[in-house]
Amino acid sequence: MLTRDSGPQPADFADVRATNLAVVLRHLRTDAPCSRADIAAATGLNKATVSSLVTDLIERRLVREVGMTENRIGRPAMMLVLDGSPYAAIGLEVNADYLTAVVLDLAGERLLSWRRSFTGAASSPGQAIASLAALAKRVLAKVTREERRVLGLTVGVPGLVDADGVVELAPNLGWREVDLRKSLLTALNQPSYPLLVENDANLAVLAEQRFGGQGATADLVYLAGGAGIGAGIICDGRLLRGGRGFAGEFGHLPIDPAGPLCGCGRRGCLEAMAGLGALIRRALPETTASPSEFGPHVDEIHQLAKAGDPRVLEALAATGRYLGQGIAILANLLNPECVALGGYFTVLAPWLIPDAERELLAGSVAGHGGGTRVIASALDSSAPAAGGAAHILDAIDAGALPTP
Amino acid sequence: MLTRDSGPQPADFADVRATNLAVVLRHLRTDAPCSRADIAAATGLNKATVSSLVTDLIERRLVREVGMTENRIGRPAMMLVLDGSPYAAIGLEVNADYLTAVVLDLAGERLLSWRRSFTGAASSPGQAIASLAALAKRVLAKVTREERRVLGLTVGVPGLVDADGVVELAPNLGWREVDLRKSLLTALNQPSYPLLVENDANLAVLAEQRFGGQGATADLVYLAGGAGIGAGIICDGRLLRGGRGFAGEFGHLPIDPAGPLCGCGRRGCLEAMAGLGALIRRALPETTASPSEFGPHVDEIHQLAKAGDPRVLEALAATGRYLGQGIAILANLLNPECVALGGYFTVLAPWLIPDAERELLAGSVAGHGGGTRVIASALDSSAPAAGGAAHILDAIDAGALPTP
DNA sequence: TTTGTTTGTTTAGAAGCCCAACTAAAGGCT
DNA sequence: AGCCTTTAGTTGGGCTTCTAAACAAACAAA
Repeated sequence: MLTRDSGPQPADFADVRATNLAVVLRHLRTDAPCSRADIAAATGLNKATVSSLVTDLIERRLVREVGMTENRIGRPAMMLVLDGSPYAAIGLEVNADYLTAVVLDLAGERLLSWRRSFTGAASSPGQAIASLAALAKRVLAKVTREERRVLGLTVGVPGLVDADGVVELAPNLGWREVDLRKSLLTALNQPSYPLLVENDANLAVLAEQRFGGQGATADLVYLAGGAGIGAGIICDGRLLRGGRGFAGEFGHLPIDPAGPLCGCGRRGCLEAMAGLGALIRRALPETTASPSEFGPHVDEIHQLAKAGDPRVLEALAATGRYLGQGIAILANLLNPECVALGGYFTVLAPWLIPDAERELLAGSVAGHGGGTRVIASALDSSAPAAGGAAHILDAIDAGALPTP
Repeated sequence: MLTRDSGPQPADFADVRATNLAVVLRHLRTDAPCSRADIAAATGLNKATVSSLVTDLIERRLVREVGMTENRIGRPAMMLVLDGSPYAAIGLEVNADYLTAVVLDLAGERLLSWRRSFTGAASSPGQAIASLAALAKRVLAKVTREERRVLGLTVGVPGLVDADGVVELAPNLGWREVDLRKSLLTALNQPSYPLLVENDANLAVLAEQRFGGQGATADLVYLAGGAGIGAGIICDGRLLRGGRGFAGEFGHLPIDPAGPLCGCGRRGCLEAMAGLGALIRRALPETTASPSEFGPHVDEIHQLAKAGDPRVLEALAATGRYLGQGIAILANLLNPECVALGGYFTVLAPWLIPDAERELLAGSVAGHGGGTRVIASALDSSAPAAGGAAHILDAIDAGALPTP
């Protein structure tokens, strides 16, 4: 069956071809290097069909032959791999205090990983977009110098992004109703490659799915710990966006009606209880935490935790408990297989997970937390940008091959 | 494009054919009666292809010609409709106090709607399964007498159901680890049609999507109000089941840590605050509510609300507020377009919705509640069984046509 | 050298789509 | 009445692309 949910779109031979090209490409992504015969055996496609498909992919420079096997009975096989070299997928991220850029080749190898500091909260949207466009241009220039074709560019933003790439609301950037996609299209001179804008946690979960080592987890959540706490949610293998693209606002789950005031105006939101601001206040009460200095404070907490400082350990345990209460809500509603603690939570995860898991087990209706595991993300702060690039690769893997 | 997420499955001509047959079938479901030319124009398929597909569908007795148009310029068109008569899709539901059965024909017309009282909570799983199998056999006998072919049978259960049709936990039935699918397969003599077991709220949301008049809402939640409160969730057009099929446990969202004790052992779960038991206690404090007598109590509350009884109105308003808090959590995490109040909530919805919407607006991060609307379900208590039958039709619409 | 194994290509066949031309069956106009 | 216009549906040919089966190529083992 070709499609069980393609809506009203009829199919023709071109669709068969595109589907099968994508099947071969995906097989090579996961099992390279392998021969045409291997692909035929693994996919069920006819050997002749595989030969035809591989010829096509080689002509499009998506696949490359890398030499023969030796010392085996029978005719030696010509091994195939994805050919990353002629293409590049670009991911960018705007955040309150930095911009990041990641470029992947077709095979998923990281070609570039830049991070530059940036005063997002202090800038106007126009200034921020200019900085972002400047970074994009530097990246594009480097990619072009290497004679790579750009497959697409995705920008992650810490806020609500609608389906047209308009940032409805990004509190930490001070943005509201910013048409980021349109502005960037203009700044980059109406490029021919796809340019997308997405929520940063949504992109991070794509990166976690592709690079996080959780295998082919079809139901995965990434929690982006920072001043706020965003969630990127993958259900049944697909990113969950909701009707208007505003899904995943994990940080505003109500945890304690008598809790501290949250930036959104309510009391006791999860991020007011378990966000970095609250953690720093609890762990380092002498410090006055400002969002632009989270990094050093997290390092300090990390060091003190390793040294066994009791106040820090208790602060982390409390944060883990609140997080666990939020994760229990996720588990009851979405029953994910895995929740990855990302952002600033990643390095602190060893001290957060035990208490979070305890709350999860206590708070979930299904036994054993419905099978939900809590883990530390395998990624660093480049996750959203890497996910942006991975998002482009996902489209390729799904069959949207670049035209030859 | 045939499929963007069909996994590793390659495609061939049979898939193209199946896809296009399904496209024609779906068009006829929504736009019948219409002519071959209409279908070609609407779907983009070639006229010749549509003729061939329609011939095929008529041979399979899925489609019927119903006569010519008249009084129009040009050659009269032969109008086509879905031919419901040779097929039947069966949905059953087990609940604490009743069993229901619904049979739909291929066109979605209701052929049968049975309800019989039943003491689920008082019976052992074996007795309950025997009653259910007896009902199924009566339904099957009737369908067979009408010379209809059974397309499939789906059973709804108020509890956690895993992917293999094992009921892990159904508190209101007193079930734990009951392999309902296997038992029914045996009782029905290993039938050749598909037999599925699903959570009742999951089936109800399928019914709401198909029959509820919300059009093609791709992000929809159905809240099944009873002793507990289950949620059936459709995201991006697909049922959300989670990693082990345990998603949608809306009733155990924590609302008030100091609230009343819930059946699950915690305090202040949404269903302990806003379930029917709590509503009846607040609205009719003289009564001692037992789950098997919810129906009459709801009727009484409904009458008193219409009469303007202040205590009942306040009880309903409180229930609406708690529900709204839960819906706000849904809106922040999933951003559905629409939340339908079902089960016993349906008739009370006019008194619940205003307060629920107020809480939703107050509790959602995105403006205007992220666009989420709260409505009364258009369906009655047969919704899960109807959804079970609709689930079979969904598979047909997706291309799994019955073999000729 | 012969035999067996494995790889990948070639050739023929079939399925099923699209296009274009055709037939069919009406209403409208002179 | 006769012809034109309009719309519906069929027919035949061409095209793409899958499959199956035969075949050629390259090597190891005997």
